[in-house]
Amino acid sequence: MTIKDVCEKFGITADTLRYYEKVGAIPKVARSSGGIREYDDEALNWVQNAVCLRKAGVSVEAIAEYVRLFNMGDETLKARLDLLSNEREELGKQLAELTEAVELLDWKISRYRKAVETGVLTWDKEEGE
Amino acid sequence: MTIKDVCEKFGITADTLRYYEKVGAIPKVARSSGGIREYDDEALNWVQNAVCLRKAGVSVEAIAEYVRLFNMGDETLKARLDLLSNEREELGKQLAELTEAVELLDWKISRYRKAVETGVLTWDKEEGE
DNA sequence: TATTGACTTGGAGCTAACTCCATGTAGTAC
DNA sequence: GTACTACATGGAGTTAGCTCCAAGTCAATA
Repeated sequence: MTIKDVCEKFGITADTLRYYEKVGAIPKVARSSGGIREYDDEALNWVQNAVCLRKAGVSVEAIAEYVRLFNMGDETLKARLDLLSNEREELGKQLAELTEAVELLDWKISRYRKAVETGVLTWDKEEGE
Repeated sequence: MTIKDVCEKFGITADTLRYYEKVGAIPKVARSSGGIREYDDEALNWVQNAVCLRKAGVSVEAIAEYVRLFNMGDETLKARLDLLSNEREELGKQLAELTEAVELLDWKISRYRKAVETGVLTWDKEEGE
């Protein structure tokens, strides 16, 4: 697979993909004789991993650290587990904050829907709701 | 309430709070005769709003736009509803991506726990799991 | 063989959201 | 009155994560 295919598959730019490789968020990608990147299934998995974690807000640095440990072999199993556990914990917090914001917005939106109907915006809880 | 109190209450810095005010993510805060910020309950609500939304990843610009519309009065009810609905939709997407990443991490973590026990890291689904 | 287009590289540039700093002032403690 | 502290301001600096650019290479096509 070429870099263009991978970009389309994951909805990111070629620059981003090269950037991830440069900073180690994905391992070095194999090149053709002409120096062109060739992504195989394993490479795609690494891209998938990076993209998924980035979308959730995990830092490029943390992802790169995981890749680095991975490349060091079995001695780093425990270190990788710790890293993943820490990131998981962060995502748990993030999930809670996101949920809180969603609740805030949903409540405001319900008020605004009523306000657009009635012309009056009120923040008081009403009877029967 | 002084700026310091508000910082402690919400776990942010005074610089951040002044920054939010400067860019309009919260309305102008009243000052004492000496020019010191005095946060009343309404001001606190605005801070709460900004902090909550920021933690969920809503941009300072979007928050400021909401404040701007709010200050323009009832003509902007519909515009505010639209803005909030858009942000709500974004948060919904973010929630889905976050959930996906959490699932990825949880699965990896389960593999790594096993690997740390057995010394062997495997990505295959096992029988009876 | 000349042109075209997709790729390569290193490095500069950009944006959002803070974060820090220099300088100044109001209010209190001695 | 002087020192100290907590605040004020405008503006510069920082960081993460891209994003863009110039210059060059390679393969395929006219």
